[in-house]
Amino acid sequence: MIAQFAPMNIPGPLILEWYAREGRKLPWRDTTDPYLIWIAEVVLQQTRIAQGISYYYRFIGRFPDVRSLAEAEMDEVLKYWEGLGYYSRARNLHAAAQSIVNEYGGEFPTHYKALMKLKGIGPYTARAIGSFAFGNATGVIDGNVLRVMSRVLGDASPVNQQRTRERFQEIIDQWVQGIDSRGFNHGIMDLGSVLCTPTKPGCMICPLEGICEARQQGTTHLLPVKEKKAARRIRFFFFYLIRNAEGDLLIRQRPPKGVWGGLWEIPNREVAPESWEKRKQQQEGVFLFSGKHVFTHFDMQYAVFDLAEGLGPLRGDELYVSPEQRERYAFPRAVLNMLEEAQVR
DNA sequence: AAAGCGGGGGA
DNA sequence: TCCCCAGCTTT
Repeated sequence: MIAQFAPMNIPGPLILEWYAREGRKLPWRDTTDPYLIWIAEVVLQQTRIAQGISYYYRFIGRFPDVRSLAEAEMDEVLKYWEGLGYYSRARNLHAAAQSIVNEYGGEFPTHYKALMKLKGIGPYTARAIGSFAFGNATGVIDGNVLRVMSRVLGDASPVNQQRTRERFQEIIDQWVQGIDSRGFNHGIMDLGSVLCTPTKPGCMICPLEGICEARQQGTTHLLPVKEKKAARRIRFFFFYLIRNAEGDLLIRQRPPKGVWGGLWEIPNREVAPESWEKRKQQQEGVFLFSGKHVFTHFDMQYAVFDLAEGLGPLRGDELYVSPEQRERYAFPRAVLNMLEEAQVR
């Protein structure tokens, strides 16, 4: 009862007004085609716009609609994802496209609860498609929105906890009631990306300054609160350049799950940290160079050796490829870097 | 709830 | 170095 009389800090109109004036123009905002919006949202999962935008254009150029994607070969889809990371996104896109064609007759479901049943579409992406393509009255929560909401609400709950996200979802769903959900959701994400940044936020020109709890309490720089994550460890690998008499390169495909799932690589093996230095001396072949590749959850220290001639029969997942044939296969960034540094043509 | 899953840019 | 990015899936 009392709550009805309490002053309500409603950000919706403030964000809509700011977005109309300052919002970014992005290619996937000019359409309500759920396919194009879906591709953009998946490309941008854990990926900055500047990094993903060229991939988006290339991808929809080759796969302009859900049927062309559903009918494509998995290897070609992965090739268009090469270098972008989190390769399960490409595999899930392919599987979901086939579900949409085969189970939904090529038409996207329109509600976020149905969208979330598709592979690779979680709480954020389902609501993003629901809002941007179909106008669902639901708020979307990504990393930007978590930061904005933590600060506007002055809420120090750890944002990596599920309870916090569920509570924020209820609140943002209230904020979006009765207004343009597309503009609101685009706007609050832009606000987080452009103004309400992790460091040095632009509070002086923020449309929410007047209703922001953190601004009022001087706690902006302390929010959002995140629980610490486990420390990364270092893992050690030997990689081998193996070429046959024709100079073709031996490559092999990785299993569909796990790191670099479904991508191609050159033969390699992990070695125990204790024996790294000693065995590097004792390796067969010619030592070429060493390097480091950084993952989210571990650092990979590697050494590359040249084994001029192959070592016996090929395994089932191995083959020799010429430079021209190699164009067809998708390789992880670390392997591309190794091939470049070794000047493999 | 926690861990696995890429790659790049900025402070 | 460390943190973060239009997160999702598996265990």
